[in-house]
Amino acid sequence: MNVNARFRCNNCAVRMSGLCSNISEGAATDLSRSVHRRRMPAGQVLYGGNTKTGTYAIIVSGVVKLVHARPDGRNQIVGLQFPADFVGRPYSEAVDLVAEAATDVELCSFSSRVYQSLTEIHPEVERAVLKRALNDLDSARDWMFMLGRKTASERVATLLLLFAERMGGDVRERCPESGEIKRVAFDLPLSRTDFAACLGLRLETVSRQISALKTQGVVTAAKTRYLEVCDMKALRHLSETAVE
Amino acid sequence: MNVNARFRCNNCAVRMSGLCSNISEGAATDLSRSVHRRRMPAGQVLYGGNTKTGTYAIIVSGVVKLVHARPDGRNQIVGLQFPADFVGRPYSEAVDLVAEAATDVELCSFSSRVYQSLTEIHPEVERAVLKRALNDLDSARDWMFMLGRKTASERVATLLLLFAERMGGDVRERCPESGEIKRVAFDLPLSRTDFAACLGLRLETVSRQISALKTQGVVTAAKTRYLEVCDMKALRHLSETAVE
DNA sequence: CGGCGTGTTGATCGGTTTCAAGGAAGGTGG
DNA sequence: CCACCTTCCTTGAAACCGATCAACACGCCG
Repeated sequence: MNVNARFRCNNCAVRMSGLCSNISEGAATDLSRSVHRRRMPAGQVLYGGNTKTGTYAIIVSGVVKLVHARPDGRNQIVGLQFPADFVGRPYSEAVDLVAEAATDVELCSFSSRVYQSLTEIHPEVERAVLKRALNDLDSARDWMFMLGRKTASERVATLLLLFAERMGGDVRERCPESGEIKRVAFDLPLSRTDFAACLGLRLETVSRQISALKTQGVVTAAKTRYLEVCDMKALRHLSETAVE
Repeated sequence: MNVNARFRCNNCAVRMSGLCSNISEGAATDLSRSVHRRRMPAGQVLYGGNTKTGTYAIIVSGVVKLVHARPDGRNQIVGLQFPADFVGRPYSEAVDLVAEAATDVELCSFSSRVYQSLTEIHPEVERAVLKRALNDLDSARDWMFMLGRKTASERVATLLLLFAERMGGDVRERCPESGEIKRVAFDLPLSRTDFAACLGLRLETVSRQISALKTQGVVTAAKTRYLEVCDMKALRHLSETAVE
């Protein structure tokens, strides 16, 4: 389909970590021929609601949120997908989930027909998707613990930690001995409202907890959407310890 | 290994709904040869903690709970597996989950080596496992909504509804017109403590909510562990509507 | 400048937790 | 068979955390 396909893939930001990195050379080549890049602005729906889930994608950049919304206005973000993650729901038509771009995103997308024929020819693709699904399941279950058992301050710390770890912003400082990252700065991919929707809280509570982290000196924030974690170790501790 | 293997499978309670029903005849035959039945009393750990996850199983009867426990004493049930469900975690060694028999259970179990060779020969097995994993993921996400957004009374109603639907107890009455089940009676597979661990609540709260359902006439209970839902429709309504 | 969306902060309210006491069911040994 | 124990469950009263209501600050754009 496109003779430059492989070449483009070799330059791809997620070539070494995406689904395409866990399958055979042959499968990756076949996939690369049927794939196309798409950009979407923040807020656009990838699937769910009215949109059919007829295509799948690998996220190249940006963050996608999976939202479970109810007619009565309640809604909960039940998953966040980062670069190299797979987006889509094979083997199910009716999903009452909405996948929405949380930030501007860049996708490497392909149709379900491509997926289907690819898995016929290369069974290991199905295995790679299974491994990702099982990891997503583990993450979902960690998140369930958070929603069921953690306090507001632990929740906010947990989410900030997730972003600090997965979005790899500018590293500002490392521990002299261990080499662990001590300070990182990065853009938050979510609004306060989305924060709250992730954490099962109200946005006011999120705002208060972030303010508390600032006064504790664990984070500083030049702008509301750009934040620096000053002490990753402290943040990690706060993410699993209720204050007493 | 056992000439009676296929015969035993034909008599199996989950032969038509388990993993083995979604794979080819050949794969099912191969699997049946390496499988063995196990019984476990309530409370026994299938894997997690110290026990390695070296075996997988299909539940034949009973309920298994997946528990996420922390050293500080907090714990949350992050999944319930019913008959025909798959138990185990392929492709990961270190899982900080404990799978424990919630009731006495009967398992059809097989080693990870069997799983591995089976999937080499019959790729469709991997697909069947993937489909189950994706369904588990959907359930986990529904549960996340519950933990993040539902009130205590909705949560209790949601869990009772789940049991009423999945455990198919004695049907007592159907709607004359629609034929829908109106009254069901069944044994609760969980203690009040486990109820609370599922729902992100305290056991006292669970107890109060069940009492409230009794005074509303939605359920009656002869014994604490045996319960009759008198009005499934009302229960369904309560499971997604906060009282005002 | 004024208006709008987004985020912060304060005050009060309410649902769930926590603490505490007592009740029901089941098992054991006298 | 009954007293006693243990475990699980129920109920009550008070405390607390996060929700709710409300006002205001900030940045952005026309």
